[in-house]
Amino acid sequence: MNLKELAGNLGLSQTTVSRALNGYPEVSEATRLRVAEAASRLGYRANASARRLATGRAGAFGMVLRTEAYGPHTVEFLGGLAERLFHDEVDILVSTVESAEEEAATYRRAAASKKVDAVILSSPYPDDARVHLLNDLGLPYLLHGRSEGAPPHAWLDIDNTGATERATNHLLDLGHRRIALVNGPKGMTFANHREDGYRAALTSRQIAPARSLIANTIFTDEMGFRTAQQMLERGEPPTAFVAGSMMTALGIFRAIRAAGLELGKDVSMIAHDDVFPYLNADNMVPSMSTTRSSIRAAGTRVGELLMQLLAGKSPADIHEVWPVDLVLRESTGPTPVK
Amino acid sequence: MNLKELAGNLGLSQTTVSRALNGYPEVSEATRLRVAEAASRLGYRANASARRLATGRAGAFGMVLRTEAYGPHTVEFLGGLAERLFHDEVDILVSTVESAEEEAATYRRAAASKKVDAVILSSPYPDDARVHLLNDLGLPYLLHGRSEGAPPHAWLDIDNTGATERATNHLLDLGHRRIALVNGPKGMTFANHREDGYRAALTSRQIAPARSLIANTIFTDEMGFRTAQQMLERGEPPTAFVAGSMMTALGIFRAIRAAGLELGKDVSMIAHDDVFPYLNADNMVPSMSTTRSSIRAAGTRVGELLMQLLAGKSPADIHEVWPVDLVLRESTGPTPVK
DNA sequence: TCGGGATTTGAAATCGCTTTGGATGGACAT
DNA sequence: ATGTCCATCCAAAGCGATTTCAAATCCCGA
Repeated sequence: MNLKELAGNLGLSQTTVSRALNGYPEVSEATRLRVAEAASRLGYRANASARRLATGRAGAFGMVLRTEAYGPHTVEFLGGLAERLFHDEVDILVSTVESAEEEAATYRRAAASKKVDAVILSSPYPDDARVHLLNDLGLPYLLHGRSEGAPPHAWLDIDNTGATERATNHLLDLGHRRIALVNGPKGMTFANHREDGYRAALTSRQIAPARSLIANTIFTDEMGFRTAQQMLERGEPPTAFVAGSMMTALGIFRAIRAAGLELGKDVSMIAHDDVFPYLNADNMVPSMSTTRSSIRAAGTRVGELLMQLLAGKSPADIHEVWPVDLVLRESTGPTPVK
Repeated sequence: MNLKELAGNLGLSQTTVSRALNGYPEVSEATRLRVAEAASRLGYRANASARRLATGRAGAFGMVLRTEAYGPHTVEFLGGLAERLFHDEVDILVSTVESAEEEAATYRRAAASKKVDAVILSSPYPDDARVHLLNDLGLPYLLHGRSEGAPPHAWLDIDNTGATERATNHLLDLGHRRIALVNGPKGMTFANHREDGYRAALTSRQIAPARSLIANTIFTDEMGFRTAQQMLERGEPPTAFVAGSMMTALGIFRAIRAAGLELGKDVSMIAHDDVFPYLNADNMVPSMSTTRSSIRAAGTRVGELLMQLLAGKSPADIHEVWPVDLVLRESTGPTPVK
């Protein structure tokens, strides 16, 4: 069932049918209804490729997953994004790549073959090479995160600096002095921001951040465990942890237990919570204090902002920093008296 | 830069250039080289929509994620799939849905608008309604898993029954008699299969499976924790767990610790491991005995099988059961003597 | 009754590719 | 010299929508 058949069926021209279906004003309400009825009765839907060719719009956004960087966050983000895009019938194209070269090649392809109208970058670096590339290619894009050295671009980010600063400050208020930061991979903007916040809090109380209490790892249970275990074995172990993710937190938690310590009493922890449906800070035992910001909601908003970008809004006007909640639960307590 | 321009540039017809680029035999090697060189020099790539319209092939596979069912597995699977599809330039379209109705609508849309050449279903039920729908729609598809009551279809599955049976048998060999099965959601084919394997092992030793030792939950740390905690608090607690996923296992592990027990000594556990790069059974403490099967590899293979399906192979000839490794590590030990 | 503006409808061009059905020319055998 | 057969190449017809430009119809006041 294509447009021609449908039009023939109705005794109308393709033009009119197309207009009726796409909500153009120059078609009478009566025919619009007739067309809509026939279309749904006959199960007609415009052929996506034909429409794309004719309009020049791909009706799809792209997202490249780097094998070393994707994890549970990704699906959660995608979920939010897809939810927003569903009603506009915009598709999401995902590709995975193994290297920066492959990633660049993927963007070039996508741009040249006009497969997508825009792409989403996540976990950027300051002055991210991909931003430069996409600018050169003229392919619209939006960063989930920021790339501060790079040319102006649209982005949505959470206030990592503020969140980490508040978390650290809270631990300081509780009397903690040796606070560990188990951060994300070195060099990424968000990890820098978190370290900034951490340092700011300590420095404001004249505490020198100890190099040995700062770790950069990927966000996994395993790395959390290893990192925390090493820190706890050392001479001056931390009495509190600021964890970069809930995965990391689970590993740190195991290490604390393995060291014979009790979370919330001997050692405190505040973890960053991206709000996974299957990993609830409230239901942990003890429940976990967190800096919380839904990554799913971010995905939804990114979809919204991308629609605005394509509608003509300037990238320079698309900047959004989301505040982060600090939710105190049982995993944080005063420094134990020795 | 489109085909016409490129052809003009070369002093050739669009026909010849198109053929040269697509590897058709009726073009001389000399011109093929000349064309290839010019194309790469000028950065020409065929417009995806135009090609799709002309060929009638969408060059994309679809995958619908149900919000309640996706998790870390999904991305891992997608990663494998994308890797295989990259070189054939087949895209992956993902959509998320909140309900079965939305999912059905998505398939109908996709079929009518010819957005995808095939779709992938995961975590099916026996006699899955989606299989019927896709058959009716004439949209090719492949199941990751099986749907036993449904009409013939292409599928790739792992041997869940065998894996669980072996795991259970191993625990029985170690002397365990009260073995808990923390399974996936009730009703899904794979969960049924696992329960089958579990029951088979017990029954072969004249042990009646206790209803209280079988749980059906989603695969999350939290549910693992809750389930295990309840079981351990009861009168006759299990001495061993068969866990449906590594997430579940982490939660069970916490519950075991919380109960003051030691994994691998007081209580044993074998978990199913889909092989996440960020959750390594070897590196846990104690290391985790597992039934292992890479879900990423499955994704890759599914891509391969789908290509074959579209190449004309009959769905009835596309059935693959993967054996599952049983990897024994430190989390399994003999029943403690009371 | 007629003219003119507004409202509806259509014919045909267009998007950029693939592919069918020839054309062209050279090599080779007759 | 002529016909046959390849090897190459091309013009033009799709693919199924959108959109431009123009025509037909309707309504209403003069």
